[in-house]
Amino acid sequence: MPGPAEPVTTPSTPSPFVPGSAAGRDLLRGLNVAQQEAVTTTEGPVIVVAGPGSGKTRVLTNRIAFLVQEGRVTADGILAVTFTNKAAREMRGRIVHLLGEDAVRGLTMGTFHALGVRILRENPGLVADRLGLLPNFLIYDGADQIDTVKRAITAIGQDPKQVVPRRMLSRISAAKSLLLSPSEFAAAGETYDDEVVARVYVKYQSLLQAANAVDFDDLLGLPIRLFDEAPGTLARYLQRYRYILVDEYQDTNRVQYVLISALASHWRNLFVVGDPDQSIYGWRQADIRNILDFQAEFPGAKRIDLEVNYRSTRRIVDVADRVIRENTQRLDRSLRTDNAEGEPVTLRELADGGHEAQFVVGEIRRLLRDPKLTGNDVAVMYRTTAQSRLLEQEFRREGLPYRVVGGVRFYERKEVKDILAIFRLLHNPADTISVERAIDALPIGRGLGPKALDAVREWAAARGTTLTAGFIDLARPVAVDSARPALAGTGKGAAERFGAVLGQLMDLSGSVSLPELFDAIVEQTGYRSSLNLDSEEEMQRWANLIELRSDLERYESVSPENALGQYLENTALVADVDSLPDEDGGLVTLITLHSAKGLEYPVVFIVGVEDGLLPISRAVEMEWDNPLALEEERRLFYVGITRARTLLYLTHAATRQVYGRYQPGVPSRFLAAIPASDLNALSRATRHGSRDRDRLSDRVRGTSNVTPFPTPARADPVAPRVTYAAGQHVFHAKFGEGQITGVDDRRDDQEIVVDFKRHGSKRLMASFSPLEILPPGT
DNA sequence: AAGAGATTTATTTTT
DNA sequence: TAAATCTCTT
Repeated sequence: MPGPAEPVTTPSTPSPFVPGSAAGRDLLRGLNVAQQEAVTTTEGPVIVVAGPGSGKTRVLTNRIAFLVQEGRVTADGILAVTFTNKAAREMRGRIVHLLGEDAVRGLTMGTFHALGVRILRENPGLVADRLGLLPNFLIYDGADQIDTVKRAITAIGQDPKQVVPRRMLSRISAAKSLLLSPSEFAAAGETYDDEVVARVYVKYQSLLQAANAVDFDDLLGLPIRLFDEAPGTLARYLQRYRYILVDEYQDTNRVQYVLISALASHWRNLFVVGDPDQSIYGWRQADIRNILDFQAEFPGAKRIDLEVNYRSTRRIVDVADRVIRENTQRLDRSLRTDNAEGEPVTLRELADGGHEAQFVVGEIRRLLRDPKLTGNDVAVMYRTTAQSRLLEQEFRREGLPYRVVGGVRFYERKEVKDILAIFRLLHNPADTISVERAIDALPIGRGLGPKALDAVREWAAARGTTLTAGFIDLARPVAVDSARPALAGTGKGAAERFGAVLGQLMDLSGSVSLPELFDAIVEQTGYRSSLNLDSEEEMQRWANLIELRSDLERYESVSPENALGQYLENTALVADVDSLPDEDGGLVTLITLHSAKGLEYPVVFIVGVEDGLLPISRAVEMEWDNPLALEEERRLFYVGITRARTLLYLTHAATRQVYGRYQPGVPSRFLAAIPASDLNALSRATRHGSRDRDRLSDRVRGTSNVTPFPTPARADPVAPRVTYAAGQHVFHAKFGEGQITGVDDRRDDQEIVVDFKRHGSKRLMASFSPLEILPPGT
């Protein structure tokens, strides 16, 4: 069994890009000609089209180091934009390693959104004055946005059940990505639907404004507005950032383009790296034209292609290339590698999702017997977050340690959001959403129903205070004025209790440390005592909150009045991948294909390679009017394939449960492009896929040349797990078609009885039999 | 206002 | 299937 791929050293060709300093020359060591050119072409716009595994991160880091080393600029004159915070952290680390801590000081490196907040935070006066945002503004995450949209829909007199909030939000987000204000959007609307969206958008924006909050899109759009309203601001940034670098440029959208080209407009030293074939965020308005039209937008721009893959085996590169070649929307470019051929890609069909999970876990078990390999080296990737459930179950059942990346972020877990709601309203009392959340979710809100809430809301509005302040004042022994809200009975007591707690916590915040504030919150809201510690689920919740608390301890060095704001900012902008440590106790990574972008693993499993899942059914349905949707799905598959260094497994299931119903699973159409010679297949896909001669001949050779695993099964007691079930139709290399009539589970294997059409009933050991599962009804 | 019980709805992907 | 939402009762 091959271990992780050996690091590949590039042949060092004499370079035409010889820098002045010896140190600068060091930064070019081990780079190929194209990479060197990318590092040393410091002036003017440059676009680097970088295939997967072509060393673009190295190019980016070495280029930044090179700029500083050659004395073109000090680090504070450089702006580098990455796709995730994790990527930013890692690149910074590598540059520190190259140049030392001092030389890197002042370097601006982070995501677009982090850059946006930074600009807004650096100009509190103008932001308040021109944009109407107070310095304690909050960043709303996805769930907050949905809540806000729902309220907006209700507010304009529509029913959130008919006007789907999700869809409204994505329309609004799309509008913002095109820099359309609510009024501009309204003016451009054509259909009745557009009109509804426009009205929701208007309301949504005013709710955000009232809550002194911004959403993710605003973080990009507002800096641009700030530049428009106060041109001096832009001038300061123009002066500061002489060199700008952008990673993952294929996934930028219109606003990001506008923002970055504004910032680059003076020096024009804009260096972007991307790969149109890895553009997978079209649904987030990423515009592939940004990369395709770069040279037209920035005349004189130089294009450099990185086409040599140093990451994967030749077979993996070949499979990836065959798959992506089916797309029409792409730059003409190839991907090649000098790496070893490697093992064939394993393609496996399993009976259903459960068996798929068993196969994956069993196979990982087997691979991990190689001491050179640890769980860290293995990733299981899937299209939808829901697919992780079955896998997790199986990992747990088998006691194999894992971690899940993508899907619900830590800070979006219910219990975390519930407690954070208090933190948030303490920091920004205008955040009505958080007040309501706290009332709904925490014990302190018991007895405080919609009626009482409305009464306090009206009272606060009449007095011109926030809802939060309303509650707090309500609980004060001496009424601020004689008019009291129309409260009675249960509601009255509950509202006063709630207000009293908020008041006490408000007094604490800003004077005590965050962990202390946390303790006070879980105590006084009654959350702590409401936990049933016998329930495993609630224990897990509490464990998450303890994690949150230890998070807070990191802010103890920050002054109490700033700590809360800083903390909340960090919770808003971290992605799940950001907290992914490189080495962590041998945990296998379960990750969505989207989150896997930019990562690499020696061993990769891609599960659910089925029509309806990959490509996702939505894209398949859209096919007739938007074939491009399918191309994005194919790119997603391509991204997954190219994450693998040494071993790649693709699996799909014959049947899969969707909404609790079994549905037949059809092998992904994308598989048809993969030549059989690169495959080690036990799957229908190779038969139905294509009429290609190569693949047909493979079919004629039958399944006898096919082994279920790269290593012999007989020496392996773990290999085949329960895979077959009575009633399934199977195909045997020697005996032909038949139906399973009986299954006996053995320790690590199955003994099955098959009634063959032509050879009658046979008793077989599953692991030794070249069997293929046929679709039901064959 | 809260909880039990019925029902209905949903799966892309994320900063 | 499981989570979210609705309805009805107390």
